[in-house]
Amino acid sequence: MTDTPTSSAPTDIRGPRLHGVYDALRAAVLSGEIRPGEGISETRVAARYGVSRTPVREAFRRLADEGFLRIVPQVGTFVAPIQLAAVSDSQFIRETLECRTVRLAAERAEAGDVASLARLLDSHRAVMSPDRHSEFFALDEATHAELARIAGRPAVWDLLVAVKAQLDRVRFLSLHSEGWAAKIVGEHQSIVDRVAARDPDGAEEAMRAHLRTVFAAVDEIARTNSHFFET
Amino acid sequence: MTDTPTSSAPTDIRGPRLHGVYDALRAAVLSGEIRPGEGISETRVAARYGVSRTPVREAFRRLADEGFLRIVPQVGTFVAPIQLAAVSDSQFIRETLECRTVRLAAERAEAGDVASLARLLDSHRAVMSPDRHSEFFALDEATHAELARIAGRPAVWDLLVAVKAQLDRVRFLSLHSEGWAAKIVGEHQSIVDRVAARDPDGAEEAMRAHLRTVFAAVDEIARTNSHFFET
DNA sequence: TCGCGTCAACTTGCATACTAGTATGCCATC
DNA sequence: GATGGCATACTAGTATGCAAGTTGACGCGA
Repeated sequence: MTDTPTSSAPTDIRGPRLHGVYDALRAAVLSGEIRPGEGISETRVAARYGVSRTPVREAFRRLADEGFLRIVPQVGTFVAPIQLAAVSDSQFIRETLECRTVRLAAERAEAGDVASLARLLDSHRAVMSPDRHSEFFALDEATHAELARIAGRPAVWDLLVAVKAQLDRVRFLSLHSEGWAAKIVGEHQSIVDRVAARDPDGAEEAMRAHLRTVFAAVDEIARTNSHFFET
Repeated sequence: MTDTPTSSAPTDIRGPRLHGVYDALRAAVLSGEIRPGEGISETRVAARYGVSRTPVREAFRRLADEGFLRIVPQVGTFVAPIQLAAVSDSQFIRETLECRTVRLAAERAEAGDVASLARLLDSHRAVMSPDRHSEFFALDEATHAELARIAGRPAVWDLLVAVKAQLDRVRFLSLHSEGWAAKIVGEHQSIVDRVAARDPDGAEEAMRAHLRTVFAAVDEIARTNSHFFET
């Protein structure tokens, strides 16, 4: 995967056709609109989006690098099954890195940083209704990104975004239960509290508890959707 | 041409033309044969390797994703300067993940694992002479990979291989001093000893000390070759 | 009915032609 | 001599045609 911590996407401003196809396909795979195992072809996708095969090809290659597609030469390109091993590895890497960064955040946080986190929490609480799921998701990510920034390691979150990809595919398989949003925001609150209190140990423990919640949900979803997975 | 420290693409079995160009360019950038800031063009590279622009283009895109090239649309493609921030982030990520995996390795190691590590150390000692630098480098990597495997997280090393890329560029800038090889092997020995003793704390500490040695060398090289870098 | 060989219809990999945007250097003009 | 405008020679982005390979269906024969 193929992503270096810093110089990845931000400085990349390549063709608009490529980005259109790439974004559309990525969303389609992530949301489950195209299901694991399903075959797609450069020609068909090109025709559908009204572009030639070349930008489609590049989009395919990038998505294959991210683990979303599997390109078999002379045969076809298929949506990759979600690999349980990859999900487990993502969890391990995420927990390891985020527990360390949140410690640093707790050690380094200044007043402005705490205020910024508080603002994010307020915004998060405002979009807890089920019909604003995508906004909720975006603010979830933003909170974790902000913690990495405060820790002085924004690139770590950039890396995690790539690493998390397989994990996010699982998350999209199922809408969450009733109290889910409240639980997430509450756990974020605990983390922010510990960061504001400059308590690295507490912050790490709160982050670990939070991630365990997320991972447990992922495992549950994986069990009930085993046909999408590959051992 | 020197060795590429990392075997590149994990699960990719695409055309031989693409791989030839990709491997050659990667090695050329890593070894400093093509220097940061230097411009290369799809057309010229295609002509030089006797292929068309298409496989060159894919190789460029992949190398750009890895942080080796910078593609500026309608202008040109250039060897990316080594970004000090990226090097620092690589170090942080590597230390965080490897200290955790070596703990796990120490907890999980079985007799066969320890024997395997011992074999690697013996091989390593056998190639300490300066003229076998590339073999030494390869065994260094193999030892770290083996520790990740013993920890039950081989994928973590796969990730680190990608993350380390910018760090390896720095390493290639300079041959190491006289006692370097002995020092590295000695530190590896300490790590393996602690793993063999099922001492997670000691193993983590030994790994941390080892990485600090490596990072110090990187910093030293970075200081004395600042013209290759970008702040 | 089963097995095997043939072939047609796909697929992606590669080569090449064309488009459009950018940097540069020359030349006319002031 | 300095400067503005333009021609030109690059660049990467895109489109498309061809080649090589695989798959699977179809039909023939046992």
